[in-house]
Formats: sequence, structure tokens, C-alpha cells
Amino acid sequence: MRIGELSKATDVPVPTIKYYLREGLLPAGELSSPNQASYGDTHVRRLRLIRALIELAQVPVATVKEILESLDSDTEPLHEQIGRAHRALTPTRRLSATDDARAAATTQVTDLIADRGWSIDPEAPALATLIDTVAVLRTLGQDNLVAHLDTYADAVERFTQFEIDAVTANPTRDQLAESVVIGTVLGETLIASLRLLAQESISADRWKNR
Amino acid sequence: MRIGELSKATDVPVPTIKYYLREGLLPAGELSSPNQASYGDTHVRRLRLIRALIELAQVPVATVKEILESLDSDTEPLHEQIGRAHRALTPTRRLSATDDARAAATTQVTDLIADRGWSIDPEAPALATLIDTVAVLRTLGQDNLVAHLDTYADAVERFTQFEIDAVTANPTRDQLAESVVIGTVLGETLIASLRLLAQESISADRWKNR
DNA sequence: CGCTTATGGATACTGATACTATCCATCACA
DNA sequence: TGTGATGGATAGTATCAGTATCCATAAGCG
Repeated sequence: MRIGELSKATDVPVPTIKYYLREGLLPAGELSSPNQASYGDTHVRRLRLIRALIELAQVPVATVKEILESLDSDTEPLHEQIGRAHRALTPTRRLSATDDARAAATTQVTDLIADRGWSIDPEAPALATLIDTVAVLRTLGQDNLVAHLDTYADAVERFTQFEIDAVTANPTRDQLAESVVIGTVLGETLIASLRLLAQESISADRWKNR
Repeated sequence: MRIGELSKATDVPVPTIKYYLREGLLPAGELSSPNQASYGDTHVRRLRLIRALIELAQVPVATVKEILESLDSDTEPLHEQIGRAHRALTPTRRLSATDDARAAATTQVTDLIADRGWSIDPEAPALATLIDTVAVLRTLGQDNLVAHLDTYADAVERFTQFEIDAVTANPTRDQLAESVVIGTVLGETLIASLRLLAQESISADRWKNR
């Protein structure tokens, strides 16, 4: 398959494919001569994955690169790989919540984790994000949402459990790792859009007239 | 409160505040003379909200503007407002899934909605995103994840229901609308980070050694 | 009163990101 | 044999989210 065909197969413009090659998102094709390379099925798959991450999940190119690199290093333990993907997916932010809201958020989240018996690395990037989010919600006066953190955690635990099960069903380790990454990233998009739909439906029922 | 104090109170640099004023994210302060304005508590709140949307939820500035405009138009019915926020939050994308995956995804999602009795506008932006996501997951060979769409929907329905309840508790319509927007956007961040934490915990338990 | 600092408003500049465009010396193939 | 595609390199572009600079004026202090 030449680059033009790859482009046709995936609907990605040739210059964009070249760009991804340059950036190291997509492995180079097999060179048969200095200006002739051939691409295979893995390239089609990989390219589709790249586009899904970028367009659907809005992951920045640099982050996609990191994620794919971790995917391609099969020496790394799976749990490490997940950690790497999580880190890549969690932006660093510096936020303005009031100090007491932040303190309250920290204890609330710590308690939640303890209550559920979750084993969380204190350095986990998602931990900081969660605390920040709770703190901001409090600062913005949304205490009644935050009060039900537990309900959220219940629901989340539910689908996370089966996600891991579904993903574990993969026979080879490589497939497993890929599934984990895809599941982590696109799963979020899936959940988010389901949630918006559910909201729309419920809001339609409840607020037709307000 | 002058702009410098507003800056100190929210930890947002003065030039950035000026930028938000220019862009119409933040209403102008009350002018006492041609170059002297005073800002109040609403500005502090609004600015915090803006930063939360931008930094935590990664919402682009232009989208924040749209959302806030809809928030400030109290003539608009609540359901319309939510639709507007959803539209602003859903990026338009053009994706490469295989045609049969896309067809399968469309029927699956349509069935899901019918089964649950959800009332969804066929134009709902989240609908297209959901179909795309399912289609891409299928194309990428993640059928076992997609097979449990229903499980996801269950969990999502669970917290959406109580979110709407929590938010409905707001006394005034303005507060309600604000809560809805904050809940919609920051709720997603909350759920996403909870999910990452749950994943980390389960993955730690299961794959310590792989 | 005078002097330093801050302010509102306007305009210009910057750095990052994600591509596009152009060029060129091959190469495939009709 | 010539027309179009290709790999590789380099340069250009559009958008985004701020920063920086300037200016005339105003506030706060000593």
C-alpha cells in the first residue's frame, strides 16, 4: 500500500500522514527504494487510532505520541503503561479555589479513597485533578453536587470493574495493552456523550416549560 | 475592588483579566471615571468559573463565551440553555470508521435510546458523538467494550438522575441555570478523574506483575 | 502639591499547536 | 518516454490564549 492508498483508506490527507510520520506517531513504511515505501494493515489501524484520539477524544498530538510510545514498549509493566497514559492525559493545572475549599476537598477525597479501599499512588495525576475539581465545585457553591461524591464513585466503580474485565479478555499482552489505552481514552468520550444524552432526555422531561 | 485586587483574589494575572474583558467573558466593571472601574463579588465568582472551565475542563475560550452568554440570557428556556451548552461542548468532527461499523453503531445506539425510553432530539450533538465513538471502537476491534453499552448507560443514568435532582434544589432560576452548566461541565471532569482513580486502583490490584 | 504607582483602553507581539504548501530528486508504470 | 506519485526536507499558515507595551489619566502617599 502506498501513501496515497493509505490516505484513501483512512480519509486522512497525505500531508497530514507525512506530518504524523515526521512527528513519530506513525511508524515509517517499509522502504523498497529511497523514495518508495509500502504501508500495511498495521498502519491503517494505527492511523485510525491516532485520528480517534485526536478528533474524538481531543488528545493533543504530543500526548498521542507519548501514549503510543508507551504502547509500543512491551517491556514496561502494564500498570506502568496505564500510569503513563493517565499522566499523559491529565493536564497540569494551577487553580484558584479558596484555601478552605481545597482543604475540605482534600479530606473528602482522602476519606473516599480510604472508605473504598482503593490503592492509589499519592502521586497519581488523577488524584490532584479530583481534589481540584471538588475544591472548585465547592468554591463555586455547588456543595450539593459534591455531597454525593459517593454516588458518583459507586457508579464509576461499576463500569470500571467491567471495563477491566472486558479488556482482560484479550489473549495477547499487546492487544491487552492496546485495549487498555483505547478503553481508557475513548471510554471517557463514550461515557461523556452517554451522559449528555441522558441529561438531555431527563431535562426535556423535567423542564419543558421553564 | 479594582482590577489589581480582583487579580489577587483570583490569582489571575491582570493582563489575562483584561483579555477576558475584551473577549466579553467577564462583564465590565462599574466605571467611576474614564479609567477607573470597580469590580464586585460577581466578578470574582465569574472569573473563578471561567478559570475552572478553561483550566480544569479544558473548554476553549470561545466556547466559554457561548456558555456564559446562554447563562446570562434568562429569557431562554432552561432546556434550550442546556442544549446550547451541550452544542458548545461538543466539537464537530469528521471521522474515519468503516461504513459497516458506523451502520452497526447507529442501530445499536438507536436501539439503546428506544429501549430506555429516552427522548432525544435527533439533532442532539451528543448523539452524533456517541455513534462516532461506538463506530470507532468497533473499527478498532474493541467490540467487547461496546457490547456492554447498556452497562455504561445504567451507570450513567444513575448519576445523571441524581445530578438533576441535586441541581433542581436551587431556589432561583438563575442559580439553577448556573448549577446546570457547572454541573454539566465540571461533572464530567469529576467523573473522568474518579474513573481514572478507580482504574488505577483496580489495575494495581490486578496487574502488579504483568 | 508633587511623585510614584495603578488603571482602562487600544494595539501589537509571542509561543504553541496542528497542520498545509512547496520543492526536488527519484520512481512506477502506461 | 513522459506523466504523475512518492519520500524527505523546509517553509508557511491559521488559530488560540494569552503577554507586552503604550498612553493619558487617576489614586494614594508624604
